[in-house]
This record gives sequence, C-alpha cells and structure tokens, in this order.
Amino acid sequence: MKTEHLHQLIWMSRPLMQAAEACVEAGLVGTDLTVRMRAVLEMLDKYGEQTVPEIAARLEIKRQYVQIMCNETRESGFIEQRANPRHKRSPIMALTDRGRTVIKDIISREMTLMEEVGGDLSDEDIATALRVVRAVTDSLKQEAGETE
Amino acid sequence: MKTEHLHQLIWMSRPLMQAAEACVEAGLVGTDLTVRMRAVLEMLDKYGEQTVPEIAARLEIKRQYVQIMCNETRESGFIEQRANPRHKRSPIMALTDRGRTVIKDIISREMTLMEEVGGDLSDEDIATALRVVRAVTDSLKQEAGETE
DNA sequence: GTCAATATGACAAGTATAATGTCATTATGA
DNA sequence: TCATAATGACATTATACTTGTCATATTGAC
Repeated sequence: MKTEHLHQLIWMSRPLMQAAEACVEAGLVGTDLTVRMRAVLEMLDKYGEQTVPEIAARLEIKRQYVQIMCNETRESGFIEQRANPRHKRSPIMALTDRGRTVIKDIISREMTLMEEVGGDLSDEDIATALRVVRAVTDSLKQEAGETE
Repeated sequence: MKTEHLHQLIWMSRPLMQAAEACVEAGLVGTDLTVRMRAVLEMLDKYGEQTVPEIAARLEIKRQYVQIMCNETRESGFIEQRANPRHKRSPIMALTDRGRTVIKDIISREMTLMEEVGGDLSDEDIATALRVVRAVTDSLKQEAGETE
C-alpha cells in the first residue's frame, strides 16, 4: 500500500506542476513579466542580489540560459547590474524599484491564491505533505545520481 | 504559515517531477523503451486497450502527439492494432506479449524503488501527502480554468 | 436515408524551455 | 607567472510538446 501511494504521489508531480504553472502564468497577465523573468525576480527577492551563475545554481538550470533570462529581465527594467567587487567579469544582478514592487505584488497575490487553494486542508496536513515531498525528492535525486 | 507551506509545496513540484523523470529514465536503460513509449504502455496496462484519442485524454496531451508516441511504440513491437467495432477509423491499441512483459517488469522495478524511497516515511504520512497534492492540484486546475 | 457536424490519422510547422558546444576575455590561485 | 577556471556571448541542437491543416471516414440528428 505504501509503495502504491508513493508511486501515485510521484506521478502527481506532473499534473501538479502543470496546474501550478498555469496559475502562475495567469497571475502574470497584465504585468510585463514572463514566467522566466518571474523566476529571476523571485530568486533576487528571496536570496538577495547575486550573479547569473549563482542564480543558475539555485534554479538548477544552466548558466547560459539564465543569462538569457537575466538579459531579458534587465532589458525590461526589472533588474539592473552592479559592479561586483569579488568578480569583475560577473556583475551582480539586483532588483530595481520597479522589479521589487512587481515581484512583491506577484508573490502577495500568489499567497492570496494559496489561501483559496488551501481550502479545508489543515496546516498540519500541508506541512506533512511538504515534508514527504521534500524527502521523496531528495531520495529520488540520490537514486538517479547513483545510476548515472 | 499554512499559505507559506502551501507555496513551498507547490514549488517543489518541479524538482520532484525532474527527479522522478530522471529515475524513470534511468530505469529504462537496457530496455528499448523511451519515456514516452513507457507512458503509452502504462496507460494500456492500467486502463486496458484503447484508442489513441482515449490515451490522449488520459495523458492530457494532444492526440496528434500521442499518435506519434503510439506509432513509435507500435513500430518497436510493444503494442499492436486491433479492429475497433465501435469506430472503424480508429483502431484499438493493445499490448503485445512483449509489451506486457516489459511494462510489468518496469512497473515492478519502480515499485521496488518506491520501497527504498519510502524509507522511514510512514504510510499514513504518504497517504496524507497524496491526498493534499491531489486536492491542491484539483484546486489549482479550477483556478487556472476560471482565469482563461 | 440524408447530411451536417464531428472524429480520426497523417503530416507540417511552430513554440517553449532548455542543454550543449565554443570562443574570447578575464580572473583566480598555486 | 602561468596554468586553470569562470564568465558572457553566441550558435547549434534537443525535447516535448502545441497548433494548424487536410482528406476521409464516421456519427448522430432529423
């Protein structure tokens, strides 16, 4: 039974992700943000100003693509470059005021959505789900890592 | 707190899915299956023989792409067509013996992996996680649906 | 039975989200 | 100092789809 539930849980990850992405996308309508720009802004908002390779490491996608994402985001005026004292070739990406306002607003609206989505689920159950999903993800990552 | 946990849970969906996909892919090495062929076989194994449009509906992807998936799977000898009495233009896809053996074996190996991944998590917690994830997915789908 | 609406397979093209490869330049660190 | 690594920029390729179109076959309402 346990393995069966686990299998089902894991195969829910795709529908969950797709539903989540659809909501995120819907939430961006009206702003001039794209989903990938939002991802950049979220990293800067959450972990502070940082370089492109640092963002790439956090998002676990290749730096070359994050570079594109960041360039776009910068062209749209949501982030700006600052000199990096620790690494002259790699400027630090920082939120502009506009970027900060936008991402705070988006996250805030997403949190409002979370309240609706939370519905009748208890905080305890959600916390349990989070803990399980994290453990399973870590475990799967390790399994896959060993195989390669 | 609840909304915060929920937000985190939802944003775990991508890492979870990616880790899961990596494991599934690793499990297919040695078989002549691809991930998308595996998906076709799983649907046939789980829900019985059915037409391409039916599989597409279950996978929630466009029938044109499922057609490609099924054609590949058929060319590789894992499924075969049978006449469809209910719809002459649309043959029923059915597992061949080889296909049945392969998918049973894959699923069985995945279940073994589930035992390892389950680790010290209780069945109760996993069941809770599954219930929460399903509820959240349904809720998000509805939200996104209303917006579009 | 007729006939408009629909379903299906086949095929072509496009799109989003990346990965991969390469290069010149610059830092870094032993 | 000098080999090695890091970075941005750019080009190519890959994957997993979606969208659009067409001819034909099928269905269902009347």
